[in-house]
Amino acid sequence: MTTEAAGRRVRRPSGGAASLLEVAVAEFNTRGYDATSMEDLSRAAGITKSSFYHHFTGKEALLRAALERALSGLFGVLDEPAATTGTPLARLRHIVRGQVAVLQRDLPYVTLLLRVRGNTESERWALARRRAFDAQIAALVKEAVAAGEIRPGVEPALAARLLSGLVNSVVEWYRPGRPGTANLPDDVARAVFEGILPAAG
Amino acid sequence: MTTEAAGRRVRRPSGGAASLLEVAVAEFNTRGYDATSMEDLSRAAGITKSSFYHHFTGKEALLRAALERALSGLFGVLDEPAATTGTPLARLRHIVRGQVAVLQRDLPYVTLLLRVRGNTESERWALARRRAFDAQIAALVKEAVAAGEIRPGVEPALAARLLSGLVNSVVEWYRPGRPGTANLPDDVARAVFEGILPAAG
DNA sequence: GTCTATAAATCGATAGAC
DNA sequence: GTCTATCGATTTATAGAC
Repeated sequence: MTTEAAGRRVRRPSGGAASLLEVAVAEFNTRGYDATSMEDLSRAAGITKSSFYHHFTGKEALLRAALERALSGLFGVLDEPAATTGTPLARLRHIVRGQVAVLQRDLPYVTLLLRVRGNTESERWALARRRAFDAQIAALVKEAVAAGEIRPGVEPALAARLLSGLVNSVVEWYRPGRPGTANLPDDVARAVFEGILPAAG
Repeated sequence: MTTEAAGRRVRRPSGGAASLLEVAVAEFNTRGYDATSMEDLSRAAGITKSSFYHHFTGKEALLRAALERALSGLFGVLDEPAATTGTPLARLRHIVRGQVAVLQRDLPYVTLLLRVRGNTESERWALARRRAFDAQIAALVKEAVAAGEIRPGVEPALAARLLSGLVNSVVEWYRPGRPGTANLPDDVARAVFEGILPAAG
């Protein structure tokens, strides 16, 4: 064994940078990024502040790594074949389902991304990437409306904003294994295209 | 005049507690509550930190006042006559419109409310009040589904969460006077009951 | 790769003069 | 009701031993 009984203190291996990032993102989401100190992160990871600095150059480096992971997941959806071929409406339906799926899979990372305010360079970079993502979807909504695939009277810009808002709001309550969320991507898609509370009859 | 030319320094009247609260909430929403220091608030208000403390006992007192205002606006909607009489579906439609209207009227305050994480007693109180608000709406959704007013197959708990998410997401992009938002309460209500992107035909 | 110890800056908040 | 000045705690980050 590596730790001697006569040793002055127990060494607590951290599990590597990936494991530390996971811990940090969870803390950020619980308390908020700005309210979480490096001391908080160290305590949660079971090592000291100094040890944490050995793996990441600082607090913002952690944030940056988390935001990159979230954005790479989201943009991955736009690159899938079903998101680039077919009618605008079919592509939109696929993207909505895919976005919800990514949000479920990378929940902590996407949650953090959606709460970024723009205080640092990394945050502003993430906000710009988010805007680019939303703009691609807004363009597709516009196409679908222009092609007559959407019921007349729907304003594309407003619809795109409400669409983003509805999909992203899932991070506020979804937790893995939660009852009634087995087919969440399809359920959200149905809400988008048929209504959250469609009238009977 | 009250300020002499020979005076050592210019006095800068703050405009009262209400005016200071407005300034503070705007700063909180721009930078995030935790990332905003009393120094930031003082600079934005044009007075010193000490002067700010003369009007509010501290940073959290400002937050508390703002959260109370937001919650009083939201709960006001549930007390309106049209929210307590009629069919569940009609009451829901009124509440959705009213909630969006409050969100437009008290935008900075509601924005701050929706970003609270639960780090302090005031924040936990606000979260509990939000849960109570959401629970009332969820109960009404359940009533409407049970009464057969909603198309069969809609899960009440999920629908209530998506409803809250869609409505609340408006604070992420709405700004007073923004083009295309003249009838936002009705537009959001239509999205809820008919779909954000209803298929043509 | 972990630790102790501490630097340097900033934080929320207070004392007390005018 | 404003100000200057400052306290004590906390924060991010670094130095250097093991």
